[in-house]
Amino acid sequence: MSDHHHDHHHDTAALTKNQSLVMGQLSSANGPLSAYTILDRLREHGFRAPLQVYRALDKLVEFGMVHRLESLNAFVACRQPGCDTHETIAFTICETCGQVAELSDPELADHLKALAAATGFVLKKSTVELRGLCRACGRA
Amino acid sequence: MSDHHHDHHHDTAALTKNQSLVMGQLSSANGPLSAYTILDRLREHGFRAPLQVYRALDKLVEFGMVHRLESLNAFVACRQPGCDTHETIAFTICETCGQVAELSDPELADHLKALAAATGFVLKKSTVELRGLCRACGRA
DNA sequence: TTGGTAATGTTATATGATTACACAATTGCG
DNA sequence: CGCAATTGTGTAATCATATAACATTACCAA
Ligand SMILES: [Zn+2]
Ligand SMILES: [Zn+2]
Ligand SMILES: [Zn+2]
Ligand SMILES: [Zn+2]
Repeated sequence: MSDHHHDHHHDTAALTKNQSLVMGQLSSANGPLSAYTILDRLREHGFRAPLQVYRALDKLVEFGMVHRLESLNAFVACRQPGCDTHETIAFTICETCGQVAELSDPELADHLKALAAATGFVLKKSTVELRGLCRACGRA
Repeated sequence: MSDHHHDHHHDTAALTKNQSLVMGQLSSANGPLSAYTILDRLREHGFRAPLQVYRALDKLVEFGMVHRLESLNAFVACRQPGCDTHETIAFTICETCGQVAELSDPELADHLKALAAATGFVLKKSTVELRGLCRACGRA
């Protein structure tokens, strides 16, 4: 490997056209988007088929620029600087306004790992999605 | 039948025909099943449409007898006695054999609640799904 | 009996994701 | 450069998951 930074730090310039378009939609959205919503919004840019979106999403997730929310079947742009340095991320998802926030907590990672290890389970990837009310909606 | 007790403790006798059939499939399976897999297995018992499965599943989840695994879009019978007394449950899902185990840990519940509360988030429901290798598969 | 509630049956449709195949662009190397 | 390997793209078809809409039936209680 040469010394240019292709390892796990991807800036937008390195993205392909389709990846940039999908990333643009997610970045400018103020919440998670489904793959088909992204598709609809990119039809005017020439997108015609789901696969164009899913292929871009696969890469963006691989690059750590986008997260998939399992409980919503949707995708959200990463907004946590240095997100890729933390193994475990938790998401809060507001059931009223749809806002998603990322939480990172090394102790949580350790806790989950220990909890799993107690049963002999080797932890590879954690999905932690917390549903409830965000600060703004909770005050109502 | 004169003695009906529909509190929040549901035994199989209280289930309707369709609910019993769906519960039977999940109980006898050794892992999670998708709604459509359940449908296929119940066609010989007269099931014809997805809704028959989904409606039963909704109730069984409501009763706490079945859990939905968000990251698999599948359902699994609860095997943890007294599961309903614990607010937060984590699942381990083996990526090799598909086996699912339930973990309950009051500390984890507290930890998540505190983590969320630190950002003003009111936690209603937690989804914690841990992917990796179970003890048996990890030894390989 | 009569009316309300819960459960069921059926069809169609909405939503989410992948398979299969053809082709173009890019990269890496002799 | 010439060529092959890899990666990205386009398109159609299909599979998989979930719900909407509406009619009917079973059950329980006033
Ligand atoms: Zn992130
Ligand atoms: Zn909110
Ligand atoms: Zn349980
Ligand atoms: Zn296993």
